[in-house]
Amino acid sequence: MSDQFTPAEQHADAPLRLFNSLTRTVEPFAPIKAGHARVYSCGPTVYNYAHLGNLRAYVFTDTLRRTLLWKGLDVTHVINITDVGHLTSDADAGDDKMEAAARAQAKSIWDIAAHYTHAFKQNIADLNIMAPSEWTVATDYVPQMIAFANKIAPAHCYELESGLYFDSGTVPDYGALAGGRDDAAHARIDPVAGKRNPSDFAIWRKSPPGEQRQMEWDSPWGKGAPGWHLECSVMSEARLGHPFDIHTGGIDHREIHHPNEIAQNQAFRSACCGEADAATASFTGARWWMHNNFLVDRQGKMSKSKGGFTTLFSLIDAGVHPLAYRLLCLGAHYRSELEFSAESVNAALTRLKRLVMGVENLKARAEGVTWQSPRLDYLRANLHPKLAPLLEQFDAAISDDLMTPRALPLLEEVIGLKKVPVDEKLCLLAAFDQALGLNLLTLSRADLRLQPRDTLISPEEIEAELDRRQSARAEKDFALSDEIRDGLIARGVEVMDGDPLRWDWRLNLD
RNA sequence: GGCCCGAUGGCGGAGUGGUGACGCAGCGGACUGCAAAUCCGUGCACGCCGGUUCGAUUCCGGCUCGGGCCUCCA
Repeated sequence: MSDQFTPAEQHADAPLRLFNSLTRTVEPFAPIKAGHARVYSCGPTVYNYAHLGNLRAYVFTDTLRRTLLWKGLDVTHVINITDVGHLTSDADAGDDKMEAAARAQAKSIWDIAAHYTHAFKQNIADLNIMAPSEWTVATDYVPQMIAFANKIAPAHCYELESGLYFDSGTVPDYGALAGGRDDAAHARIDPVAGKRNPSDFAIWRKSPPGEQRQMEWDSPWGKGAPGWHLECSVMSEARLGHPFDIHTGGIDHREIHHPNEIAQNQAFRSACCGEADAATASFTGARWWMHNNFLVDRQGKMSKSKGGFTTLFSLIDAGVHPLAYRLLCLGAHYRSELEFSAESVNAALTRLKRLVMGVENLKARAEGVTWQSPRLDYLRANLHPKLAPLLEQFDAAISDDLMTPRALPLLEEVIGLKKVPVDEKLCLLAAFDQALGLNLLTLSRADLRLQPRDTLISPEEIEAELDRRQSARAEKDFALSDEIRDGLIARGVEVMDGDPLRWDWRLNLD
């Protein structure tokens, strides 16, 4: 569906407004290059599977991308894969997460990276998240990282035994994105000895003496690996150029990772252009910094390092279609925390089933009328008077800092409207779905009937049992027909006589 | 300990200085042999204490509770 998107040449009525973490306000959005938005999203560290909370970030990013497209902009979108440089603990001297995972699973670090990268891309595809214009992989950019570090080192870095460190005092307004630096705060961990400021961070981490790492490179500061923050500065600069339009990430990055990235970007800018510090103060590398809030449960936020998290794979194994999770995400604003529970995801699945059913009924009545690839400008000019206001409301909602929870009810409203041409409804729904990415026009209810992994009966057996039941009912042998139904229920199957689908899996979440 | 955020019906979740979206669940009806599915209809809420105001869920202060960050994290 995504490639069918036909941006309107004539822009939507509502101006696009987006929340900028730099100013902590919602601001009107205008791309630096007219008609073209450049977006960089911090991607996952591939030492483990992504959990549902991680994936919320990419549903958000995808909503942003689809909204930019809706507004008629071309979008270049880069997501990075971090396959080196993350530490397990301790400010700058701990183990690398990738190395640790490789050891734990007795595999090469490159195998670990490939395995979890593949799994992540599968999640992205399952959630109907548009593939980025480009995936950048951190280990492909090590020479560029070294060059970048070389450039900023003379004026901004100092060397310790454990590596090359960035002096956060050398850039103006360090930590402004986070709401100001906080040197008074006492760290809960022992800081690396010799750091000039508590907030200084590693640009290059030297391999410990006498230790051979699976991933290490030669550098002017010895064998080692790049610091995590360096990767994003280098890859965003390399692929999008500084400044680009929007940098996204989880809200946790607002406090450490992104301020450090900004500091590096300022240092690089200063080193390359010879600009005075004053001139770089307002330079951050990106115009907009946007952050999604967490997915939480009763225990608090989901976290890879805490373990025991829920993956999209396990949700699918339980019989929940992945797009139900997408719908769950869209039901809350991206800057609000979202509660995940069996009940909330089940509610989303039921809602999705009813939406798909509603669209299927419309399609059955449309009888081949063209409803694909609507152009917004055409729609605006030709829509039925009852539908036109709904298009405006939808546009206003997503233009208001991606307010998807206010956009969703319009789907049900369009489906339920009386005395409106069916083909026009479908055109409008197709247009809405370009922004929402729920695949409403292509999914069928049967597609949503995912077989839970632990079921002991096959669809063929179920159909056979239902045929037996139908015969019994025809002969008014209700004792037998009820017995058959009870047997199916016991094996996790819901019987639905009055429904063309005939049966569905009973979910047993939790 | 420091910094920050939140508290809306049974659950999730929008929004507003003066009739409190929407979804799920519930309830009633239609349909069904009975159910289920579906359709139609429908009840239910703004943490506590003060203040400002003609009027506060919405603004201000305090309190309580919950959460996040300060270490890796979306």
